[in-house]
Amino acid sequence: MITVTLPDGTPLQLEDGANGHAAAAAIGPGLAKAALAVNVDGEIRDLARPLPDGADIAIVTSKSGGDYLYVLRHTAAHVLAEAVQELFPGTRFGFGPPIEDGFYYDFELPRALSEEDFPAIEAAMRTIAKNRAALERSVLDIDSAREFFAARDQGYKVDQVEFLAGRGETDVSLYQQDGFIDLCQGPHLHDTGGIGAFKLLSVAGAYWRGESTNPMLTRLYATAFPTQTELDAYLERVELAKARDHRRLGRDLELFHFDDAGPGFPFYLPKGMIIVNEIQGAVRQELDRLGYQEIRTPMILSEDLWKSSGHWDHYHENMYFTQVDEQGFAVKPMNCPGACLVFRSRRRSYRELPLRLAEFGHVHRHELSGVLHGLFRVRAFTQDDAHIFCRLDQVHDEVRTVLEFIDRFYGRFGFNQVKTKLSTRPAKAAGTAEMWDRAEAALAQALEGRDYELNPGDGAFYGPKIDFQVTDSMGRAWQLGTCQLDFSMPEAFELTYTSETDTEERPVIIHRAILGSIERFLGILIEDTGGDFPFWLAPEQVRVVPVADRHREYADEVRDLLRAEGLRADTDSRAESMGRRIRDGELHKVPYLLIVGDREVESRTASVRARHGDEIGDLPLIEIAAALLARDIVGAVG
RNA sequence: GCCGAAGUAGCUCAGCUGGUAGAGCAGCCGCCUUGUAAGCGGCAGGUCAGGGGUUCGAGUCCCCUCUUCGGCUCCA
Repeated sequence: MITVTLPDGTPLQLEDGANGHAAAAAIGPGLAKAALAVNVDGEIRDLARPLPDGADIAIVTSKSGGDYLYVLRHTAAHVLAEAVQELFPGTRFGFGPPIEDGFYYDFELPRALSEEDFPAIEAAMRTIAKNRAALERSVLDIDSAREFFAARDQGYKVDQVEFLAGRGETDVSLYQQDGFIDLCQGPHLHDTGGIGAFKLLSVAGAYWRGESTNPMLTRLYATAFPTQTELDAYLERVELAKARDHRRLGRDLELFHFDDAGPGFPFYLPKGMIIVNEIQGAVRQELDRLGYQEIRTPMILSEDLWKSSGHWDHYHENMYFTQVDEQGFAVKPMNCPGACLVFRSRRRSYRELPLRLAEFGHVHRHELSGVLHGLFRVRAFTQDDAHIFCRLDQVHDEVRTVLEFIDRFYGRFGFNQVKTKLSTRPAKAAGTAEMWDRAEAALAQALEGRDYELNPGDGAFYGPKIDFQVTDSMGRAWQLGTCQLDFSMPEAFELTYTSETDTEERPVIIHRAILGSIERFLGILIEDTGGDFPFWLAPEQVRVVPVADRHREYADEVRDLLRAEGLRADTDSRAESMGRRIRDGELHKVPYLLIVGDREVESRTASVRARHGDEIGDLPLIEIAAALLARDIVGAVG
């Protein structure tokens, strides 16, 4: 007998080898009929698969929300594949899984597809759905499956059968509807009629198994929902997200610029620079509090340096090179070697440790042209970097302090959900196994008492790392900070300090960044806020709008008063209607507009309007600056 | 880098099967003097991404390059 646990916590006893069908039947005949799949410890499986002893299970039906969507989209992917098979005979099939917001299917097609082909494919899918073809599951042993797909010239399926065989599978399942039969684990709907409302979204290239050495397949992205209403709501959400696209807002709000003269190299415009300076100012405040010292190291350094640091071997394809006086130089892709040279610039005593050297380091990395993406993926960016030189026994406290830094700092930008990941030794690693063991153990120890995920093999080439992720207002996760331990570079640069007993000892380095890249952080911030920056970051915090020309002088006086209080204020005295100037203020997302006319001049006040038309009312001039700052502190600024 | 798509005024986009570019917004100049999201009129603005080709003639067709967009891969 095996025991599984149902969602309400009740245990269910079943025969050994019992599957989802049996579990559903044991609960009730109604459920047995409605059952589509079973969620086993978070994984959605076919009902025909035996359940493992001790699992948490939930029977998936059309009422199961996300799990149901998964099954529906998986089936929709098969319908898409069938449609493509009909329209393009000779197509070879890759993978076609459900994903976050929909599903895709990879094909090797006789000709290139474009969006112009979508209507025909969608029409074919609709016909298939209307026919309500049943999806029938069958099982083949590995050898028969290999033969089966080889006979149909489905090389990618053969490849996958081989892969499964290599994993020790003896049988594989297939699903068939109409004339389309696919190697597939399932689960699926009963028939193609249930796939609801669907839409093809885009066509893209994708390497087979994601390996750039493999052939490039054509990937069709699509989505499906039970009803048209839900599909429409999704499409609307996508449109809304587009309006928040930082590339668009960056241009509209005049924050930054990209030019053909420098692909991937951002230009900061005056308003963007204000935000960057505010962000860096906030970081500097914390640096001071935590005993960091700020440095700046050169942009271009000798090739020899990069050879000894290991970057030449491990990072070459991402670096830029140049000649100076017939000597080879490289543009820095990281700041660590520079920081090491600062450490080495004179003898160091144990009394100086931990030596915390911070740098807003502007680094250049040669990224593949196809990956550039606004501020999210650029070829030059500024890291809020720091290198902490310390003794091994100081690592624990230093890492704890970094954790604390991160916890308090992200909140200032409204990111309150922080996920932590520990990444260990990658395949391509510098240094000895013993170094790695010690480094990994030290980080794991510092993380004690904190929730974190393990990310094996994802460390930097010089050491393991802790990464920090936040979730934005649209539910998207972003990697920001990182904290990496390095025994390798101190060795490479032969860094030493003089100990209490007058011996020369080797320090370890903690590399850490809180925001990661200022560029990318700004991009995230733009999309998170939709351009409605918190008051302290807004490039223009207050705009004074005089009702008529005769109020201009007073408006200037109000502006000057606010500036004297340290606020970024302007007046808009253009010969435009007031409605127009208020609208412009809104479009530029100025947090506060102060309207001043006869009444305000008379009473020495201003009528305060917050973004999005929120009326605050009349405030006396002398109170405005304090009032606005106070609102910001309680987070009232939308 | 690879696959696919696109590139027309600062922005958003028209420009049919080749016959020498057009709108709205923004900008500039006037008028209006205004009470919480677009007042009115005028003017100016493009080597149609760049280069080559086909043609009597190319924004439109072909080739190459660049850039951008959507992905793959990679990462801050």
